[in-house]
Amino acid sequence: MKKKTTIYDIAKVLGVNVATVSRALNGLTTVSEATRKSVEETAKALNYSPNRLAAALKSGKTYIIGIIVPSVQSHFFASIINSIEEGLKGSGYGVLLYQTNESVASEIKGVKTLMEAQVDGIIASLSLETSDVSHFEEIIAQNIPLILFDRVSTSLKVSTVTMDDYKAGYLAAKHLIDQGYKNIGFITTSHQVMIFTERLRGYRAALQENGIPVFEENIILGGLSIKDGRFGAGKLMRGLNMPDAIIAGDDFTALGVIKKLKEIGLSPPKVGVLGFANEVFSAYITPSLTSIDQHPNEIGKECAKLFLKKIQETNQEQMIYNIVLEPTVVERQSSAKLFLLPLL
Amino acid sequence: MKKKTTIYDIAKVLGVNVATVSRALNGLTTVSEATRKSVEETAKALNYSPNRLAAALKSGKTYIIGIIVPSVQSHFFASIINSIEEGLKGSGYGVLLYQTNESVASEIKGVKTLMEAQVDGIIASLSLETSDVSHFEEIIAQNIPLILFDRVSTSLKVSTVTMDDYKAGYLAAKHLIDQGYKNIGFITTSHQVMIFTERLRGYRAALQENGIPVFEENIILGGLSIKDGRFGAGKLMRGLNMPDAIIAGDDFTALGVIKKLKEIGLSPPKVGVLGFANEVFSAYITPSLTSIDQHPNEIGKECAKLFLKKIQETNQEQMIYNIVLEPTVVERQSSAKLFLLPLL
DNA sequence: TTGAAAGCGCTAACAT
DNA sequence: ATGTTAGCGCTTTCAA
Repeated sequence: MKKKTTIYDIAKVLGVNVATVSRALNGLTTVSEATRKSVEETAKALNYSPNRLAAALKSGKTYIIGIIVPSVQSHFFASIINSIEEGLKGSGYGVLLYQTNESVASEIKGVKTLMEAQVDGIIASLSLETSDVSHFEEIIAQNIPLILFDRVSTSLKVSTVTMDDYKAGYLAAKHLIDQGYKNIGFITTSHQVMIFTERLRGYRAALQENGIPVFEENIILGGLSIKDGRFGAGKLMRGLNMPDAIIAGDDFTALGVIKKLKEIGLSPPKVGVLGFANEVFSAYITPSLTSIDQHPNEIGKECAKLFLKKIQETNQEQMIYNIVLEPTVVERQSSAKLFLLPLL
Repeated sequence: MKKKTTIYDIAKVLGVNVATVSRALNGLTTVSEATRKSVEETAKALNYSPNRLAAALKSGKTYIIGIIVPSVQSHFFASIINSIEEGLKGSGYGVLLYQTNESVASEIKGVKTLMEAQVDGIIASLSLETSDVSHFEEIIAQNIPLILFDRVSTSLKVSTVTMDDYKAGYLAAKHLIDQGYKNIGFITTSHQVMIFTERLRGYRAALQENGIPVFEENIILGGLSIKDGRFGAGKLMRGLNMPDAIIAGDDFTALGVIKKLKEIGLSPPKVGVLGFANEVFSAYITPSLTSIDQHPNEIGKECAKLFLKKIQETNQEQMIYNIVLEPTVVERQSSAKLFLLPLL
């Protein structure tokens, strides 16, 4: 293995000082054009590659930003990561990724790891398990830009990028009501995560506003998965106040709901079904699934923009921004009750 | 912002030398139990967090491994990233992610970025555009462990983790033949990437072996997407030797194929359809899609294992490993011609 | 415009 | 078992 070229090698070849080489390489204006040229040529000739580590150690800036997400396997988070990277392109920032797999322990470890890696900022979305958020306090204390998105916490005074989840829940219920459904069940998670409680609040509001009773037994608090969807739907359809439409916490859960409904001969839109996240498959299953689009690409883009804005700030006036994006309903067959009317 | 605690602070408090603190913190055996205890306590008391950068600069090991993938938005790559991280858990290694979005330029940039970040190793899968792989030579020259997976290159002497793509193509065609299909079209990419050419080779072999003619006009070389699938299927079904089954380069393309076939009243399995990658949605569309499972989790796990093995090696005897995994057919409705027989 | 030199926080000889 | 010290490769004052 050949020894790596450093700025000392370049300096030696040219008979100049390392400082000059450093300045030339970093495009500082205090270097003569001739010097810069020769430095650049020599650098190329010697196959020089800068050691960012050394620069980071000295300057305190790593040009790496840490991202903490529950999982990259979800389309939602994958899209966000993608658009964060996209939004960072050209800024010189790279992305260090940490997955929590929905575990707080892992999340704490992630914060620690990223801090030790001296990242210049952290963009994170909380795990389902997370309620105590004190592990994020250290980031704030160190004055490192922290941006929370989607699953955020009110106990942290940080910048956030979120959906209007209240509105998402409201829109979901309102859409089903507008389609003519009269009794709407809700399958969501039992975890005390704000996005879910907010959706539920929006759902309740929409029902009340339209004079539709809220049956507490039709709100199923459990997990979110295909299996949970089947289970929840089964439970709802066996209940006393059998709903004629079901909102599921995510599209996978909705998939389970649809499976179950098909089995018992109530294939949507006979019983309406609506999910959250607008996964790729949702447009292609049968019946296609109506879903709330949470615009992950927008979220990612805003996170990147916000980060780039925050690192510009002087340490004194760390501003807190709370960006709220609007959800939209993507109407598909699973909630198209109106189409059924002529057949009744 | 309070100044960060360093080992000097700890040393000063305890009246010992920084080296001792360093040793204690790193669990070296040459420290007395008492010293270690007091160091650990003081570290905690001072809220000490190590600066990995400094350690890395000195030791030459960053404990960060770079991953280069076309996109995290594909379930296949997301699963691999997930299982690489999983496999690295407990080893102390973190993951620095770089997405190429299928562009060589981006890939070259990625290699450069990761090298400058002084990663301890790189795990990569080539972009579709990549044919010249010289940008990877530098990694090898620097003696940094490089592992290529799935989309690899024969011109690089590196360790690889791949599917047996020849077999994948073979199995795909064989499965359809076994189901009773007699004329099998193939929609794949025009890019000269080995996994695709190998699959095609396997496909040809299976056809020949079973005395089925290969119609060159039924092999469509274009892109891979839902749109390309629709387009390809349309073209195939308008051809002179209209196929009774279609293999699509991935599940998204297969989705497009199915859409098209439904439109013209030849919903699978009337015309058989088979995809690659076994995406999440494939089990849930109607008809459900038969697909070749490429076991991304296995691939990721093997990559992680291989990396951990390679960093153990002395620099002299850098071994090259080529791990080949076996694809499997996941049979679903889209290729279930046998079920149709009683109806004919 | 360039040079000299200190030092970022840590590790690893070497010395004791 | 612990201390001393020289860097790792770069940036950044300060001086010239």
